[in-house]
Amino acid sequence: MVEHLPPPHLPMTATEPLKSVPTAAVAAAAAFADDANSTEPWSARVRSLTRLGRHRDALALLRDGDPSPPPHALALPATVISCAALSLPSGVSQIHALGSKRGLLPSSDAYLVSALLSSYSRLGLLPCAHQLLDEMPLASTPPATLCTAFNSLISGCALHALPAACFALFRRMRVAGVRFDAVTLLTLVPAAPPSVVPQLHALAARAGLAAETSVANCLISVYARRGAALARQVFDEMPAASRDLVSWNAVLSAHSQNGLAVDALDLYSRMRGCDGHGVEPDAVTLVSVLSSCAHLGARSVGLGVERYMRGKLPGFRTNVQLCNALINFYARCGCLPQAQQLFNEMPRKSIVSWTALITGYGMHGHGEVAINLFQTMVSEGIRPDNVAMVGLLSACSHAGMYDEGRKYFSAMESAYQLRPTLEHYTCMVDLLGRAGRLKEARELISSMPMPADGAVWGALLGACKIHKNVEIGEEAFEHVIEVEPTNVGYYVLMANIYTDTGQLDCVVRVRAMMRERGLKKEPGCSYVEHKGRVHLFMADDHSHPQAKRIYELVLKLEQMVKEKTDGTVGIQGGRMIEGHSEKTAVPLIGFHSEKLAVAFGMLNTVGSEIAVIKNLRVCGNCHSFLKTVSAIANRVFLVRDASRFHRFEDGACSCKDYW
DNA sequence: GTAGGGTTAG
Repeated sequence: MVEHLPPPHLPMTATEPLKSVPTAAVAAAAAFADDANSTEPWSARVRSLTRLGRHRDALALLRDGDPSPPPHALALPATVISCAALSLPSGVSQIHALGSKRGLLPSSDAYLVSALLSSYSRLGLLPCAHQLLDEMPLASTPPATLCTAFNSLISGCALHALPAACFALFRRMRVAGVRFDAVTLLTLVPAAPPSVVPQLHALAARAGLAAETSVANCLISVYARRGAALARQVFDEMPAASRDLVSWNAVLSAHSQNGLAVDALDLYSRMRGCDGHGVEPDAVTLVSVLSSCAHLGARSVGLGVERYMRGKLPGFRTNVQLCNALINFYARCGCLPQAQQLFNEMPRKSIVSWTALITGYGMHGHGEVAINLFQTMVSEGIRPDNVAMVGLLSACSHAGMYDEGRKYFSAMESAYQLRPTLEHYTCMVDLLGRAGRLKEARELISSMPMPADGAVWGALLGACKIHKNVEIGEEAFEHVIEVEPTNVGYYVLMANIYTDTGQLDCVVRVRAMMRERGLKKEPGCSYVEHKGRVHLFMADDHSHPQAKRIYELVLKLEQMVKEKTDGTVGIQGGRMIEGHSEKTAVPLIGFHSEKLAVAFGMLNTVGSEIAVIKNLRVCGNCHSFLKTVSAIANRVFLVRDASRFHRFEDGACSCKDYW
């Protein structure tokens, strides 16, 4: 009678009983459900147990309790849900039969119909669900019941990733003249192919449903899969007062997920201000915010989030995702000890926790620590995934651990059944290339089962820059500009290779290519946080209020560095801007932004470490400069560039000049 | 009392 589909691997309510139930309500329900002497109807107690995810208790109460017979119809929907949660299809069909016998089906009890439809769907028994829906008399069933029934089944089809079935049901609904509601859209919109979403949006608007908070929230999150613009538009068009916590979380994640970290932090500060209308951030908000802070290196905002967590969310250590986001933030903002401490304090960790920490140590050049962590993780029975392997391989690469990198790369398939992706190949090309094994890196690219992308060729090109290899560099360059013709960084790299090898005619040629293609060098910028404010510096930037003093200090330091290194570290800048006479004030050019940022830090702080975030890679001159200045001035500079952290102290850098 | 909206790691 019952046709079984393979059971779906869905999170049943049994494993996530409290997902959508507010804590206070749970406590009240728990007390109520456990009170055997309660005067409340037993059917209400069944419902409470189901809601709490105590499905066995719910069924036991039904079976062993002393319900004044016959079983009350009010308990049946909850019972069906508990049967489904316990994967008991026979229980579901028994109640189905009971409901039919009592005349509650096919359409008089909307709640039972809905519970049966969704339970059948969850259990993969879609034919049973369809049959029940087909039996409902269109003419004599209340419209609201029909709507709910369709919604239940559409949601079931969505759970099984059957978008065609969802839309077939929706069409049927419309043909039959059954009105749809917000819930219909909430199940349909996430299941829709991207091109259909705007049509559903228009339909929602015509039906007057687009203004509902839940529908708008849903549209925001679905639009967010394809960039932040449309998501932002929906959010902006909502009346400010109807934006709830979910609206803010959805629009925040739309921006943080699409790399618009600055906009995400902007939204967060609006949310905390009057625009928030009293909406308080929750763990979900903070995960997005911390992710954006990590991305930007926005230390003070992130530390503000940390304070908020410690003050208002005392149980945050048991929230694995939130802790992972905080670990990632600490690690990417140069606070490794804090990352390690939080990791130690977490009662339960996920592979993400391990990966965030492994990647963090890798970025700081602590390859050995990263490898030890990885080994501990494996010994604790956690199987590495692709992301963990990227973290490990890049840690090997930053630390120059050639043998280890090779070993783990080959272990991917043999020990962990992971097929290397483009990112793993990029790490390996980087590792081999930096180690000077350019031919081996080139051969690895030839052996790849998929075509190399810009990142892979770019890694080879970057290695050729380090080792001044024109021949392989030119080959990598040809490939890389074929795949990514507008990525300026690669042209700059090639031009720098020619500069380093004295082929100035070729430099001119590459510059001409850039001009013809309308490509401009991405401006380098660095920033330092001081007293809660961000101080941003571009190369040759004179806009900072302290610019005069900053430039004077840089120039003085350049002289000192030149003397201390016997002229091996030359002065980078110090030329006058053309057209300026000596008499006008300090319009010096030729200084990279990190020098300005560090000088600002030295002028405004005493003794403490100066943390600088930079968008591009640190150049060789600045690297030597910062090493020497750290010794001269007895200060520590922590610089995060596009690929890793450099910690300059006592005249040396943590990257051991390997970057 | 039924169907349903937001989250992390390279």
